[in-house]
Formats: sequence, structure tokens, C-alpha cells
Amino acid sequence: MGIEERRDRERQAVTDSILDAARELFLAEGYASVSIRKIAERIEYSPAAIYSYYPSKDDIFLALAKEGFRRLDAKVRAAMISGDPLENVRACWWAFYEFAKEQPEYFLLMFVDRSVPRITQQWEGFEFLQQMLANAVNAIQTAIDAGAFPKTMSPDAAMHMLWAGLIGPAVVGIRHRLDSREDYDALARDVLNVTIAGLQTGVETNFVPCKCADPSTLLRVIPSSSRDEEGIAGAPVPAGATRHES
Amino acid sequence: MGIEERRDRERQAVTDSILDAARELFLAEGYASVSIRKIAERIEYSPAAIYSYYPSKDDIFLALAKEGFRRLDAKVRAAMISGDPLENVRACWWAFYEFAKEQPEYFLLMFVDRSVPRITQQWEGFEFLQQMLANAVNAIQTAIDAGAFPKTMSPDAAMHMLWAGLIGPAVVGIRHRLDSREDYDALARDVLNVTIAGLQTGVETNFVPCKCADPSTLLRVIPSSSRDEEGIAGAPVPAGATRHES
DNA sequence: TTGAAGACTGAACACTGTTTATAATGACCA
DNA sequence: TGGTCATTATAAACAGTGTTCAGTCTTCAA
Repeated sequence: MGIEERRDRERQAVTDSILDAARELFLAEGYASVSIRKIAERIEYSPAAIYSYYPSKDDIFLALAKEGFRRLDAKVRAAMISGDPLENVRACWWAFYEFAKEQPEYFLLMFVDRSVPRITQQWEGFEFLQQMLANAVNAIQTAIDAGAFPKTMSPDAAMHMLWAGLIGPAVVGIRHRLDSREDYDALARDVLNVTIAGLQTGVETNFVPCKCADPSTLLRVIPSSSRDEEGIAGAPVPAGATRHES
Repeated sequence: MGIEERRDRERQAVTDSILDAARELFLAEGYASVSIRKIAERIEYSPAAIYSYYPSKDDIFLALAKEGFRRLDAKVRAAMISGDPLENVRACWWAFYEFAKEQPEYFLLMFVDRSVPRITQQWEGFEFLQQMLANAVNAIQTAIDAGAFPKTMSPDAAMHMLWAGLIGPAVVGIRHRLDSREDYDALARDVLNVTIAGLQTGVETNFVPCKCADPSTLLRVIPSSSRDEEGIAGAPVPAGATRHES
């Protein structure tokens, strides 16, 4: 009965090599330059062979996104070692920014790109994300308990604000929207510090996070069926556009 | 000598119709679904004809990006009508968020996408951006003078922080990363309020903006030659990637 | 030895941005 | 009026993309 095991092993080896090739191309040349044909050439198979291992190109990148979330999780965990609760919070979100900085392709794929893979097996293998987000909330709660934040502050809302607030500086950095190369880190650190300082003031907030009780939706991957339906809910796209200049 | 004028007029009409078609496709179906062939079909010309009006597809989208910046400028100007200096600042950046919400395709093209057009005529026609950014800085300076912010605060740094900080909530909203549709606005408003509150505390900042004295670089369009060179400066991409899970 | 299952490929389909040779149009000058 | 010439538009092709499918080839079980 070792034949089936061997076949499974061989199949797994090809599956891995596809992901290896995709990751190499993806990290070296960016999402846009990865094609099924290039992956196929790299692993010395025909393009069609890829499709007996992954249903579509999207699924290859969904697998890579899963890798990305595991890497982010590992980085954030490693960063949260400080004894001081507030410094722990700062370290947690600085690790998030550093992840974006060190692994921009993963970051863009996970949080920004419109070319996000479709979910085939919904959240299968992504369960660890809930723990990851719970850890972040716990770090904030610990800081609240230690008196670093107002008792009235919602740790969930604070988590969302820090998370959303840092995406901007990360994108600005990745897209080279500033002149001086050293400024990216300073801007990100300032945004982080100002946000923390703002939260400490106890300013009233209105955001009620995760009404569905599933925090993992925060990192939801958009189904391809609605992938091109851009636009924030309730924001109509104007039918007639105004005149453009020469 | 009216022949040349007529020809110019005809040429301009075709140029306009190309941009009109591109804008319609672009707003209705998203960046990804716009192709030269679709534009050509819409204006009843051959695909190759487009290339005698625009050197490449990128240049069509550069023209659209210019439109986007003009729209943003108009929206921000219209929002800054409050008598109260602090409310004026709030309104200015809320208008920025609302622009992202109402014109997500423009916003993504201008600030987020990796598929950003190449510059052919560097900054030609984009000069108004400097005035736009100067207006934003002035609004903050006015609030400082009115005592709404600490005298020690850099209006330039504050502008960058507000701008970068709000990109995140906008992206989160456009990418539908939250469950409840109403939460996007609340999160964005909270990030704005918390950032303003944080700035008011006078927390020390390190970001020194615009060393080159040209604020327009903040909104720089990335040349296509380096478009796929992702990564924040100084952040090496690891050569060997670690093992992925099953 | 036969049959079935699985893996793999070549070729095709329907797209994409872009280039090039060619044809057509229309304005100018003799 | 007829010829020249630049502009303009096109058909066709090139090189690329994701994906599908008929068919082949290998491998194992009966």
C-alpha cells in the first residue's frame, strides 16, 4: 500500500515546486510579472499541467497569501516581548509596518492589491488569523489594564485604528511617494506615535468593530466575482464625468 | 489658414473621445477591464489609431490621473469653508477620504495602484498640485495660529501624517475589508479624530518633510522603468524563502 | 494481458499591449 | 486640373496573457 503514499508524495513535490517557482518570481519581479507560463517553464512542465495542481492562478496566490499571513504572525509574535504593556503595543504595530517594508509583495497581496485571489475553500487554513487578531486585542487590553490607555477605550476599535492607520504610511513607502528614503520610517513611526497619543487622550470614537463576532473578516480576501466592484458601500459612481483639460 | 485650426479641432475631438471612452470604462468596470481594443471599439476606430493620439496606454491613464487630482483639488477647496480653523482642517481631510470613497478608481490610480502610468512630460500640467498642498499646509498653520495645535508642531509633518494616515481607512473601505458597510466611515472618522487629538498633545515627531522643497513629489507618479521595483528603500527582499505549509 | 485511472502535453481559444507595412484621405503647388 | 506629399487610419502580425480540451503516455490492479 506504499504506492498511493509515493504518488501523494510526488504530487506534493510538484505542488510545492509550483509554489516555490511562483514565490521566487513574485518576490523577485512583483506580482504583475508572474505568469502561469513562466512558472511552468521554471518547473519544466507545460502550462496546462499547472491546472491539475491549482484550479487557477488566483489559487496559487491565495496559497502565497496564506504564507504571508503566517510570516506576519511570526513577526508580530516575535516583536511582542517587551515587559512594558504600552511598548508591547507599539512593537506589535511597528512589526506590522516592518513586515510591509520587508515583504512588500506579500503585504500588497494581503492588504492592498485589487488582484486578490478568490476564495475556493473559504478560510480553510486561515484559522490562525483569529488568534493573531485576538493577540493584538489582548496586548491593547493589557495596556489599558496597566493604565496606559483610558479605561473607556475599546481595544477592538483601537486595534482597527492602528491597523488601518499604518496601512497608509506602508503604502506611501512601498510606492515611493516621498523623496528622501529615510523619511518613510519616520513618517510611519510618527503616525504610530500620534495615533497612540490620540488614543490616550480618550477622544470619543464611533467605530464598532466586528459586529459579526468573527474578527478574521478584517483580513477578508475578496471573492473574484466581486473583485472589480470597486467603491466603498453607498458611494455612487457618477454617471457623467466633467470635462477634462487639454 | 483655417484648415490647420480645423484639423487641430478634429484631432482634439478624437483625443477627447479616447479619454471619454477610457473614463467611462474605467469608472464603470475598473482599471483592469479597460483595454485599448475596448476603447477603440467604443470610439469606432482601430486599436492602432489610438497610438497616434497617445504613445501608450499608460499615458491615457496619466491624463485620467490628472483629472483625478483636479477633482480632488476641487472637492478639498469646496470643503474648506468653515470659519473655525480646526474644523477646516478636519473638513479638508474628510474631503480627502470622501474623494477616495466616491471616486475609488481615481483614488487607487492616484495613490495606491502599482499600475501607475509612466511620466512622459514630467509634471507638465500638474503644477496646481503644489498650490493644493500649500493650501492644506496653510489650513494647518492657521489652526496652529488659532491655538488649536501646539506652536511647536510642524504643519508640513502634520499634513503628511493626516494624508498618510487616511489612506489606510480609504483602502480598507475600497477593498471591503470590514463586515458592516456603515463601519468604513466611522473608522475613517475615528482615525482622523484620533490623529488630530494626537497632534494636539504635542507628541514629538521625527518626520522632516520635503527636503527637496518641492511638495508635489508627495504625489509623485512612479516612472514605469522602476514600477515593478517594489519594496521600501533599505528593505532587502530575502533571497531564500522559508518553507510553506501544505 | 487487459482495462482503467492519472498525469502530462500540444494545440487551440480568447484575450492583452504594441508595431509595422500599407492604403486612403485631403491639402498644397505647378 | 493633375501631381505630390504629409497626415491618418487600418489590417495584420508579434509577443504575451489565463485557460480549456482532446489525446497520449505511464502506471498500477485485476
